[in-house]
Amino acid sequence: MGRWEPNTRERLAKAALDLYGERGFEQTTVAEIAKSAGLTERTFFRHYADKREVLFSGAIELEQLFTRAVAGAPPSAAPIDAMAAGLDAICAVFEERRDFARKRQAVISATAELRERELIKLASLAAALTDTLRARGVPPSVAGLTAETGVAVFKVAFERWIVADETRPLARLARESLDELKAVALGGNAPMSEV
Amino acid sequence: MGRWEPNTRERLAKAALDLYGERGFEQTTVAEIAKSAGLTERTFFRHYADKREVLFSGAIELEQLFTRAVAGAPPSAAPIDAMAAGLDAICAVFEERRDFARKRQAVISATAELRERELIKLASLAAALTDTLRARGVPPSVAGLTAETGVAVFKVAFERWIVADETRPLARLARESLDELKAVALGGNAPMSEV
DNA sequence: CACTTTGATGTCAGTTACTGACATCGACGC
DNA sequence: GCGTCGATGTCAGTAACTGACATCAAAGTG
Repeated sequence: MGRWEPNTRERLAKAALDLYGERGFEQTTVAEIAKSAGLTERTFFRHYADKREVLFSGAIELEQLFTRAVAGAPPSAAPIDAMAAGLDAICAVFEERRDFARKRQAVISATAELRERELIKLASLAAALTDTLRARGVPPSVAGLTAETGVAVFKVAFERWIVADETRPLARLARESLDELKAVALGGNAPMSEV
Repeated sequence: MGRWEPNTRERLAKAALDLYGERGFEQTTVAEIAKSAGLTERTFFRHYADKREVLFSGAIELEQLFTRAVAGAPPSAAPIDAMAAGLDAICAVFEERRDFARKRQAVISATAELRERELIKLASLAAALTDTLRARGVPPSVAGLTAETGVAVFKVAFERWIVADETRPLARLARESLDELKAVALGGNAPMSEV
C-alpha cells in the first residue's frame, strides 16, 4: 500500500460532483472538495487545472473513441456517414452510464461557467473530428462543416436523451436527429447563392 | 457636463481591448483597465460582470438584429431560408467594422477563457433563434437543428472572412458555406435509420 | 433659493480561485 | 542501508470579484 490512499483523481472527481450537486457549484469551495476527499486544496490543483475541469476528465477518452470510430469507417463511406459511425460509438458508452450522465448534466446545466467549459470541450471535439476527416482525404472546408454538423447532431440527441421520461436509446435519437438535419438542409427552395 | 467623463462603458471597453491586445488577456489586470479609463476597479465591475464580458457587450444587439431578420422573413420561407435572411443581416454590420472585428477576434482566439465566453454567446444566440423560428410555427425539433445549423454556418464563414488575405464579403462566404453544408448533408448514401 | 433625493462613482475590507517555492516522507531501485 | 523520486503538504502571495458604506454633482421640489 502506498503512502496515500489510491485513486486520488477519481476521489476528487466524485467528491466534486457530489458537492456541486448538493450545494451548487458556486457555493462549493475547492478546499471543501479536497477536504471531502481527504486531501488539500493544493493537491486538487495539481490534478485539475481549475475548479471546472474536474467534471470533464472524460473528454479525452470520448474524443479518442469518437475519432477512432470515424477513422475506422470504410474508406468508401461519405464524410457524413463516417461521422454517423463515430456517433454510434460514443452513444454506446453514454448508454452504459446514464445515471452518472444525468447527474453530471444536471450540475453542468445549472451553472453558466460549467456550460462554457462544456461548449469548449465540444468545440475541441469538433476540431479533432475535422482533423480526422481530413486525414481520410476529405477537403478541409467539407471536413469542418461535417464535424460541426456531427457535434450539433449529438448535442440535440443528448438533450433529448437526458430528459427524465425518455426511454429510447441515445444512438436511435442521434440517427433521428441526423435524418432531421438532412431534411432541414433540403428545406430551402434554392441554394443561397441564387437568392 | 456631468460630474464624470461620459461614455464610461465604452471607455472601459476600448481600454480593455487595447490592453488585451498589447499585453495579452491574462497579463492585464482589471485595475489596469480601469486606471487606463480613468476609473476604479470597482466601477469596472459595476459595468461588466467579469473581466471577459467587456469584450462581448455587442452580443445583445447582434442577437436582436439576427432574430428580427429571421422573424421578418416572408412567412412562406422555409426555416433554413429564414435563417439565411438573418445571416445576411448580421453579415452587413460585421462588414462595416472589419478592422474592429479582426482586432477583437485576434484577442479572443488567443485565450481559451475568451473562446469559452464566445461559444456561450453563440449558444445563447442559437437558443434565441430557436425561439424565433418556433414563433414562426416551425416545429421545435426542426427549429433547434435549423438554428444550430445557421450558427455553425456563420462560424465557418466568419473564420474564413477574418483571415488577412480574404477579400470576399462575409455575406458571400456565408452563402457558400450554407450551400456546402447542404451538400454535406446530402452526401450520405442512406438515412442513418436504415444503416 | 435652500433642501432632498438620486445615481454614478470611490473606498475599503473580505472571500476565494489559483500559483510558486520549498518541505516532507514512503516507495523503489541499487 | 541509502539515495533518488514522486506525490503530497505547507505557506505566502496575486488578482478576480463582492458587499457595505461614503461622496458629491445634478436634477427635482417646495
